[in-house]
Amino acid sequence: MEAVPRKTTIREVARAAGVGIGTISRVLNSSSQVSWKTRARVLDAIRRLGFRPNAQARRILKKRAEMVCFLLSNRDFLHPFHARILQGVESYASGMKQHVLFAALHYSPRTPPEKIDLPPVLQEHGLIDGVILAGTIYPNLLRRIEGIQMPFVALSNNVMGMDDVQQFDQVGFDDLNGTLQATRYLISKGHRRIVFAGDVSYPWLQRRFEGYGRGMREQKLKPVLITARNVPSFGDFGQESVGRILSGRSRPTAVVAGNDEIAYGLWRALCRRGVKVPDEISLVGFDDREEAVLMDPPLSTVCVHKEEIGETCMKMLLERLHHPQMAFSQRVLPTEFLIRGSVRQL
Amino acid sequence: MEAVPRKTTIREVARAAGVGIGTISRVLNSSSQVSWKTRARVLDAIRRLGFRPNAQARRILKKRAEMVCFLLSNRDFLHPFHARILQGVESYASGMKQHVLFAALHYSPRTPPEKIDLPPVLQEHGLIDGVILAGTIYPNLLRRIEGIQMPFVALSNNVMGMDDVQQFDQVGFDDLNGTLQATRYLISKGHRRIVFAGDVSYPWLQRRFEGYGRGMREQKLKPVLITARNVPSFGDFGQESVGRILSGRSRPTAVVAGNDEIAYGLWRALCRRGVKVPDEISLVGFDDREEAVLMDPPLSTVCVHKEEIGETCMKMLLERLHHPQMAFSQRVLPTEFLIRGSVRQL
DNA sequence: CTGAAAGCGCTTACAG
DNA sequence: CTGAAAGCGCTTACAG
Repeated sequence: MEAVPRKTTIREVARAAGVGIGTISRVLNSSSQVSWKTRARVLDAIRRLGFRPNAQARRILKKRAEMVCFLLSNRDFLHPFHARILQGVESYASGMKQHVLFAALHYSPRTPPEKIDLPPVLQEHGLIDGVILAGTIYPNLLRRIEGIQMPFVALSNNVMGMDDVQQFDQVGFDDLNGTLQATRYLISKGHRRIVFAGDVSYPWLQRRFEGYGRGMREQKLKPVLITARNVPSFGDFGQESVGRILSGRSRPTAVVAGNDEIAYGLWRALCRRGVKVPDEISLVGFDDREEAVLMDPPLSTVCVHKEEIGETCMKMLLERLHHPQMAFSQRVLPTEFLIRGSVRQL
Repeated sequence: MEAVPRKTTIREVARAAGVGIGTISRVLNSSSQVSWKTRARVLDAIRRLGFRPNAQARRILKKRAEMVCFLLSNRDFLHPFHARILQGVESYASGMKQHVLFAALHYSPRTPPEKIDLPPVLQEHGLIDGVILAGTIYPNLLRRIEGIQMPFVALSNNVMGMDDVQQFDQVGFDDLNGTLQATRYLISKGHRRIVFAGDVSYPWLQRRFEGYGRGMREQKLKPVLITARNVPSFGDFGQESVGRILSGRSRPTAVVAGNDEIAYGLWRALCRRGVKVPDEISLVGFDDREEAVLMDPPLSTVCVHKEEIGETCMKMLLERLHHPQMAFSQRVLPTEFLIRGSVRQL
């Protein structure tokens, strides 16, 4: 660990070891065979000089950056959901000797594709091999990324406005089956009057509503949607909709919330009104945010394996890079309903 | 947005525009003056061919990667705390045309420095210009990073086992003043019997305890520490210590928790025993995690400006890169006590 | 097995 | 203002 001038170059190592620069490169890449003796001399010189090869130079020849970009779009914060996906991406990437660059982007769905001001890393080329699109994805961003010929994988659950065939690689999780499981569970616990709370203008909440609806219809029960638009946050949505939930002729015994935030909003508003969870009303959420276990009682919710999603994105992107002509693939990862304390047996 | 073979090179653009490659480079870097006419021809050729310069090649000449690494050490998850710091780093970086690479590392404090297996990005050189150390930082990691001559800035709040002079750049926040403010607030609300709950074998909890102690002594009050070691999680710590808090001869009227997690643990355990917050006991936390506002009543806590910490880290690292000989600096960002509903006026 | 040379895609003095 | 050349730090055929 001696002090080492960082600019040590392969040429200096070659001189110190008394060999040609090609030989240094060969032992570095352990590609072709180098004699035992020479290799030892070279290794020794490398250690003595504290030589670390310049990655840029290698990459320019390899035509591979060995780096991908995790692009988070239209998010004010790196929320735990995406943070853990990023972590899954990094985890798989590092195993494959790939690097992960984190970048953020804010854009409007109405900007023409070619006008979207991508982060510099996507404007140059050679820096990254591909990109993982996270956050909210509108068609214009997709067009833009295709326009620069950049291989990509999209996190499909937040793709907006593309109901038809989707000609790109994507990884998602099973919204519909998540609420289906949750609804079946509620029914198995004796619940009949169950409502769904969520703003279904979001495609993912729409899918969750459909899963709930399917569960209800299986048992000849009537789905009821509590929705609203233009509410500032999901938490407020929960607080605002509680009135309508409680005011019906026959009050529901359970609520399927479109996500955990809505569930929290509901839960707090219920507390305020002195309505006890789960004694008087049962509640389930979706996402399994960290807070879910902090609630009292802990929230029963649908679990999404975030790390696995990240890993799958990275894996799929790598496959795409190695087989550019391969057919596009869509993977939907399973979701899992977690039974905790917020549902009561009737 | 025509389909463009990504391998378009500066030489092809030069040919298309009928100029030398040096001229292309000049308009790209808008460095020296190029005639109006030539510049237009070149720009046109660039657009027609969809040319995007190869970043690696430029960097190799500039001797600057324009990229830094955010290295998260010894963390199983990218928690919201570090996620928001990362976001602050990225935000400042992108404004300065720098890129941010995310990497994770797991190491033991007992591994000799030279044996620490750094992520590849730190083993090669040229890929990044510097590193921001986040997560838990032991002296051996510091030695290792110094050993490879890599400029760095450390998030100082999680630095372990270095009480003396610290010869490196660091950014932190004011643990001590945070609990000092919180304690003064409690006292101003009429509280006298206030205890501190936290495992002070962590340096940061020790500092928070000191801030609390100072606040108590200012008013000739006696600091009381509720501590324990080897508890699996901070949440469990809260649950376990509630018994000792309630069992004393004179029950305290308020608790300063070492962090929000401990506060949640306490709060839930108090709920279980039917002790109401804040009616029967007041509670304050530290960190201002997202959940703090979800509690009922919302938790009064010490706020740490995470984005600002990230921005400051990035800024300081950039200064270091531009002035390698500059004296090391330590910056401590202020913390702020947030008054919410978990404290009662006595 | 190994050296010398050509070349990756750029930037930057050096001449005009 | 601009072209031709040298060079950044590597890798990889090409010869021996």
